[in-house]
Amino acid sequence: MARTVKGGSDARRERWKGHREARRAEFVEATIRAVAKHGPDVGMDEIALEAGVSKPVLYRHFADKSDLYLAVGRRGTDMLMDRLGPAIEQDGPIRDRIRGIVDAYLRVIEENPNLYRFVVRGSFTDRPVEQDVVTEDKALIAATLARLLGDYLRAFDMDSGGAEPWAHALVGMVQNAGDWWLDRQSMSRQSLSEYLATIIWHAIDGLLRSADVHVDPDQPLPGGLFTEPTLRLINSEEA
Amino acid sequence: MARTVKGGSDARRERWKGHREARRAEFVEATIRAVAKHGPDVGMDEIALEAGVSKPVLYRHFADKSDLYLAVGRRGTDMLMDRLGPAIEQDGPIRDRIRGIVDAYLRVIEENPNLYRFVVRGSFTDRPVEQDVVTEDKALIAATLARLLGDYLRAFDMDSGGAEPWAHALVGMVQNAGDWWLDRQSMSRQSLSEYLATIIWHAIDGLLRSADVHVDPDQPLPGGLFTEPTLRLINSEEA
DNA sequence: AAGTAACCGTTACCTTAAGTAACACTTATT
DNA sequence: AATAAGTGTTACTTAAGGTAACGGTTACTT
Repeated sequence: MARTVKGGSDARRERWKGHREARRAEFVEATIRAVAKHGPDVGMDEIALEAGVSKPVLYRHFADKSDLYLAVGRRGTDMLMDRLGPAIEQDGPIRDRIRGIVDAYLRVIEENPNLYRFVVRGSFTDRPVEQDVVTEDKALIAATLARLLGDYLRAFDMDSGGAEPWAHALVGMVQNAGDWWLDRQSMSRQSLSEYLATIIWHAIDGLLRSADVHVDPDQPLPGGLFTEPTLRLINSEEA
Repeated sequence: MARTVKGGSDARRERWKGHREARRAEFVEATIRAVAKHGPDVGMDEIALEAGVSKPVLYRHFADKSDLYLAVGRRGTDMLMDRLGPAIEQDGPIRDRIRGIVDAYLRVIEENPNLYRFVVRGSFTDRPVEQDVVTEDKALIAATLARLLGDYLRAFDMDSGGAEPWAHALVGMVQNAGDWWLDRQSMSRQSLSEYLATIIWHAIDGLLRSADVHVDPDQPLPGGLFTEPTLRLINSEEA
């Protein structure tokens, strides 16, 4: 009986699993190259050409344009998180760590300005909001920061209601300052990191002071705070 | 001689000046309605239909889609600046004024969420960056804040090099927190304003403290600072 | 060895939405 | 009366995303 089709684990079906992934990655790379060449408004034809295939091949691997762009975005996410993760987990004086995190972010966008602009500015009109990589990333980072801040505040018996808005505020702050800097690089990356770290530190310090907690910015934090597992990037469950 | 054509001030040419403006405004309104109805991906046909005309009429008043959207954006700019201007110029304790400015912004996006999302998210892929209303607005507000902050810092003989990045940081901060809040309104506008004002105040206060300047957040500023003409929104020269 | 499930790849087409051409009518100024 | 502005229409062109239909290759299954 030809019952092989239904449900059976035909090896022919599995055979390609890895390959498909590799191919997608290959097309994502091609897209990035195409964007570098033709600017952010590349067409699918040009991307296909750059990849050395014709359009339908592309469409076998990506449902549509946004799907491809989404993959490009995720690729950017990976690059970002690979840098941000370690920067967040690093120990040392709190002031330096803030600067380290900010600087890690700025380094990523400095090294990939085209990709960055493409992913951020190109954010797809047609996809539902939850499928927007930039929104996703910001939400992920903000959630991590919110948890961090919240724990921090609660450890000092302070109201932690502000943790979430503050986290989003911090994310927006760094992003927007980064955008501005990327467009007209009128100061060194180090200076900007320093300036941003300064203002962030003052904000945090101010919150603590208002509860009469005094922290030395140049000393590592006591009691394992800021180095707990919660500080790692919270895993978002994705399909 | 039929020399009336060239350069002469034929009244027939002037006759419509006002009318054209009115018509553009009318179409901008129609676009906003159409967006409310059909979501941010409206087509020109639908917009034309909503305006009660057919497409070519639209194209007599707007060079292309982005031109129309740009006009919609500027309309948003006006609404925003109308609120932000007075909020910035208001006097009173500095802490309250910060909250007032933030709250003015939040009120605008709260009252026009659809328009806001359309203008911000829809930001045109095809126009050059300088024609992006959102970027323009943010730059304008940031420039105003930068000048404000710079004057402030210089008045206390402090390094004012951070004024510009800080200004952009503040703008991004409020915008991003606002976006987050708009999507899931998990707290009252007042609470958010308060939280944001708190962190901003702490940031500023921290900067001043680091130069041994102590300011009472609940007292009006001395010496006319923060109420000078520079505080008004800087005029951007537009074509 | 034959069949087949997955892929590779192409050309030529469909569809949608932005934008335009060509045409006819209105109104107040010259 | 001529004309410069504007009003408006239908029917078209164009560009870009996306698809249909075709044929070939590889290696697992029977």
